[in-house]
Amino acid sequence: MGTKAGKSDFRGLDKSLRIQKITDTAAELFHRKGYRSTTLDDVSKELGITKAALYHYVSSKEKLLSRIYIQALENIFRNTDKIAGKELPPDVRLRLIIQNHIKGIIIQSISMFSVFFTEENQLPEKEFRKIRREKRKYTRIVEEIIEEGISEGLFRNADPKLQAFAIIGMCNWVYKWYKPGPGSYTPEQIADYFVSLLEGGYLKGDMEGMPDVPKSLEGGREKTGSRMENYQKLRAKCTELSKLIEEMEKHG
Amino acid sequence: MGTKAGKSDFRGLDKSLRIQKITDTAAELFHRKGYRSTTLDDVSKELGITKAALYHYVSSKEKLLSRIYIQALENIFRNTDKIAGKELPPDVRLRLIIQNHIKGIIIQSISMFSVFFTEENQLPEKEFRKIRREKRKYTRIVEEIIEEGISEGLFRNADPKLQAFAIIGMCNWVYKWYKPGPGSYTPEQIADYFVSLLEGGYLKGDMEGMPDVPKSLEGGREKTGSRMENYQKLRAKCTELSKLIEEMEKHG
DNA sequence: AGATAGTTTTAATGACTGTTTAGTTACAAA
DNA sequence: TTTGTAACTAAACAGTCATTAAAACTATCT
Repeated sequence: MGTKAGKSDFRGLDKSLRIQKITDTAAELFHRKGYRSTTLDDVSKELGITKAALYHYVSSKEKLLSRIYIQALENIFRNTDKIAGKELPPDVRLRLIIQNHIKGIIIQSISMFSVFFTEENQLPEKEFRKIRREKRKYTRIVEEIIEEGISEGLFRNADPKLQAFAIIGMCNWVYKWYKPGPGSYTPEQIADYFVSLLEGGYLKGDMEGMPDVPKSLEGGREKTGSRMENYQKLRAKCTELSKLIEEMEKHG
Repeated sequence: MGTKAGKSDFRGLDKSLRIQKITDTAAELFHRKGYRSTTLDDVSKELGITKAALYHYVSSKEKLLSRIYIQALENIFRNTDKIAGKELPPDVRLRLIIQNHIKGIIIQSISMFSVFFTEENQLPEKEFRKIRREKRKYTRIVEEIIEEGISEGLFRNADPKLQAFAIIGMCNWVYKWYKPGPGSYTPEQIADYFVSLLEGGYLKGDMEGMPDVPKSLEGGREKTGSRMENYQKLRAKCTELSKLIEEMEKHG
């Protein structure tokens, strides 16, 4: 039954590592069966110890859930603050945030975030509020980058918060369908494609200046390449024209 | 406590309507407290009847959950098949699908879909599989539209399934943050903006031919209106030019 | 009024499970 | 060896809750 890592695995670990192991297997089980449907017997059995032994490490089931949430928050902000503080143009920063969100946060620990997203209502009121605050903080970071992007004229003009919700939602949802392993999408493929979609959309408008669709994801029917150069030049002219219009529009 | 609609409300309804009422309040409570943490006493109290009375309408708590899932599926496919079958270009059809997904499916019944997305692992194996099959069917519909869009040269060339995941994820996530009421975003705003973001991206590349950001969502600095007509004409010319290029590109 | 079917209630039942208690084992320091 | 502490176990406790059984109520029809 399960990955019964066995006593051998669990014992012979530093105390802090044991607690970590407990938290991890709990997260895994909560993910699979749900917090409320997972008994402490389930958890202890998976670890190869008794239910009562758990109480030497964690004071209650609820506390165990809290621990998962705390770790999730740590994971979320580990790199995010660093990225957001960088001296880079908003578009680059947003790209990094998105890539990190997918590769560094969600995919890094799927079951932890599955719990994070689905068991909020099991938290005590106080804890719940704290989590909500932190989530808002993250949204706000994304929002601010978008605001900068808009005021610098890099991003199209739209409601920043709504845009943040949209982006974050697309990335979060990955936990619902991502399955690792060969034959599946790699985290890089997913992140690269999501960035390209979010930056440039799925419609084939003008491509110049538009982010590339990662080559690994393009379909069969490919452009002939060299023969297209004329079209590209023509299109470039159009772009310049449009940019000009924008300029004129801005400066009266 | 709660919207104790009271006996008056519940009794004096056709049998089928009563069952519906039960299902709805159950969905609402499951949404708020989670399926496993919601007792049948909670449900019956909210309805103003006894727990035992519920068993005249629903044979078990699990069956109640099933009912919610069945209705969710009905809601999902109600309009979707119709839209997907229409004789319209892929970009228009996809736009309709997205709008329907947000306005006609998710926002239409938030708590139902909150349950739908979070309580899957509480379903019996057989039911679970069925739900998964149906969800795949929906994804497949979106995927197919995207495939058409790509082969008609309307969409950029990218992996259709990944694209479907991205779009669907962005839309589904709405259930996590949407709150109705004044001062919030209207379903129309959300749907329009999501479409615009998905079609054209957030980067300000060339705008011609690109979908508009819904006016209601643009920031403060607004165009002067009538004096802009010249720019609009100019831009229109550019668009025509681009369209022409596309044409040329397609027909050698 | 009496009967019938549909509806609701009261009061168990029985299983489950988080938590506690009292004790046992392992092992390192004295 | 003794002793002390941390790690663990077995067993019981106590509360919760889905489900059922049996009785009673209500309305409609005869």
